Amino acid sequence: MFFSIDTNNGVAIYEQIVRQVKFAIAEESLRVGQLLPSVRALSVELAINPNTIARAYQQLQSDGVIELLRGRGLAVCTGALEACRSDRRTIIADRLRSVLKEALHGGLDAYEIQSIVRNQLAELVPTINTVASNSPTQPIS
Amino acid sequence: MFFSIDTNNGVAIYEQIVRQVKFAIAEESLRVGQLLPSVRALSVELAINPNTIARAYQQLQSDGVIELLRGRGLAVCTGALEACRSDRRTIIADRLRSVLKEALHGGLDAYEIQSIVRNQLAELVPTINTVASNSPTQPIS
Amino acid sequence: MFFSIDTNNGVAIYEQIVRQVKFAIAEESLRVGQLLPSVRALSVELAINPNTIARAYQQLQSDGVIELLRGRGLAVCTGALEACRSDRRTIIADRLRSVLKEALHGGLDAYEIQSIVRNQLAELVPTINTVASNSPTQPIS
Amino acid sequence: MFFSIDTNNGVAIYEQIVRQVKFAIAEESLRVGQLLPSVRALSVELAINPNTIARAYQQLQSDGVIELLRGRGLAVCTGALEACRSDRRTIIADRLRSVLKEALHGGLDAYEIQSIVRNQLAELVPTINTVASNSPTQPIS
DNA sequence: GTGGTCTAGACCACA
DNA sequence: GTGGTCTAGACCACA
Repeated sequence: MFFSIDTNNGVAIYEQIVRQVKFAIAEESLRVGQLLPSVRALSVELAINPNTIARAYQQLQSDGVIELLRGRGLAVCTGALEACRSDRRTIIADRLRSVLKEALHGGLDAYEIQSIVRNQLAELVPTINTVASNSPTQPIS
Repeated sequence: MFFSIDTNNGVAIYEQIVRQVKFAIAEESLRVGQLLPSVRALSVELAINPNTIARAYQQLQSDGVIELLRGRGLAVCTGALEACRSDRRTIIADRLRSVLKEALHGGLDAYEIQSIVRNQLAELVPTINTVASNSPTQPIS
Repeated sequence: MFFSIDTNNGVAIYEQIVRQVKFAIAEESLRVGQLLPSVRALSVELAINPNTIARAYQQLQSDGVIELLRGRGLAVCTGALEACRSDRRTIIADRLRSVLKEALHGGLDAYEIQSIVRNQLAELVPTINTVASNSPTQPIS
Repeated sequence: MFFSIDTNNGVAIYEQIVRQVKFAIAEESLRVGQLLPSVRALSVELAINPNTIARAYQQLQSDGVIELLRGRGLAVCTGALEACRSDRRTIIADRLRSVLKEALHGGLDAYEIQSIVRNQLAELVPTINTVASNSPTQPIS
């Protein structure tokens, strides 16, 4: 499936699940009306305690992103697509902002930071490699 | 002084202090031989429990960045500048990598991400605004 | 269990725990993959504050000897056996060196010191009594 | 002079001074009636805070090893030689006992320990080298 | 004044 | 149940 949990990135596991569900909805790999994997199934798939999954689902419910269909499971609410698209950007922007602030505060300058971003992106998205590493931050005269 | 603690960014307070001390050394606002602010003083300044400060200082000691001058305080070790320069880049690169992975995994593409980075940098470093927003991440037609 | 804390020997309690865990691993009474006693359990067993135990466990983690299994506890890492065997020898040799230096500096000669060592060993390991006193240090009649 | 302070051996500095004075008396490099170096002089010599020296001298007084001669300084008491000879053995034996206990508790056996002792002594007393490393401690008649 | 150690006890994420 | 983090406050050695 589309989940990938990182135990050591400072974000709580349940929070990572919340986000990844929202992201899946945002990129429409999960559509309105569609059922989420059951707590039990996801718990097995991710090798994570069911309580943790349940907690994530609970938050998604209270965020109004999914709803309980009794006897059937949890389904993506109408309107979730737009909400999640927006949430996704905010979540990423917030995390980025936090790191960028730390970097600037620590004395790195904007160029240096953007160069690190390019390098990391190049590693993570090999195909974008050339694009990311040739022009990116250098103006062409 | 140069500390700025954010209680809600997922990074433990003592860890934020560790990093900020390393960053201060990296940018030479704290130099070899210089004393750190005392546990008590920093605790007052940041309104944080002295034990938390002490824990940060202890980790800095075991990282070989500062050393105890008995009865006088904790001073930056020789060699700390190079170590901290390197640590700083690693710390930032790791955090960035983690966010970038999340963003890509969530369906944002490299351009979109770089655009967010530019925007955030522009907000955080108003003066660099133009530089950051002109060429950086746009391909040349 | 295998812990024995001495509050008045100049070695901090958390440090004694660190060493005794390493020693237990070195003599394989604690094996790779095995869980340590929980912070709370050991705290009760030794009548020592849980924070002190936690501090010891934290140092063992940063020494790469044990690792966190989230929600389950702390387990001995692979490779810990060799590391602890080596640490054990170093720890003991360093402490011995320090006492021997003091003894020599204080005017005792090597023979006198070795005689004290023999006597102490004989008292501490009654069964090894004869062994300790026959060949190692006694002349053959 | 005869002092040698080791800041990192777990024994408090004032306690090291107490012991080294007793040892000096035991080996008669300091004799009954002789004056100790003044607090100020010793403080300079050892680059240690006068308060620490004063504290050591205070303990030596309360141990009945030295006495105040008003206007002249602190002098070795009569009877101090025997007391210090005995103290010296006890102090060393106690520290040794503590290390040996730790070593045995940690799974090293008596032979291994004695071998470490021999090695350390050989390093510390180069001249005793051969004696110490071949036949343990006694010459064969 | 300096840091180091320890106790006591709270709250959190996770199993 | 597990450990991690943090607060509050005590006492010690050393300057």
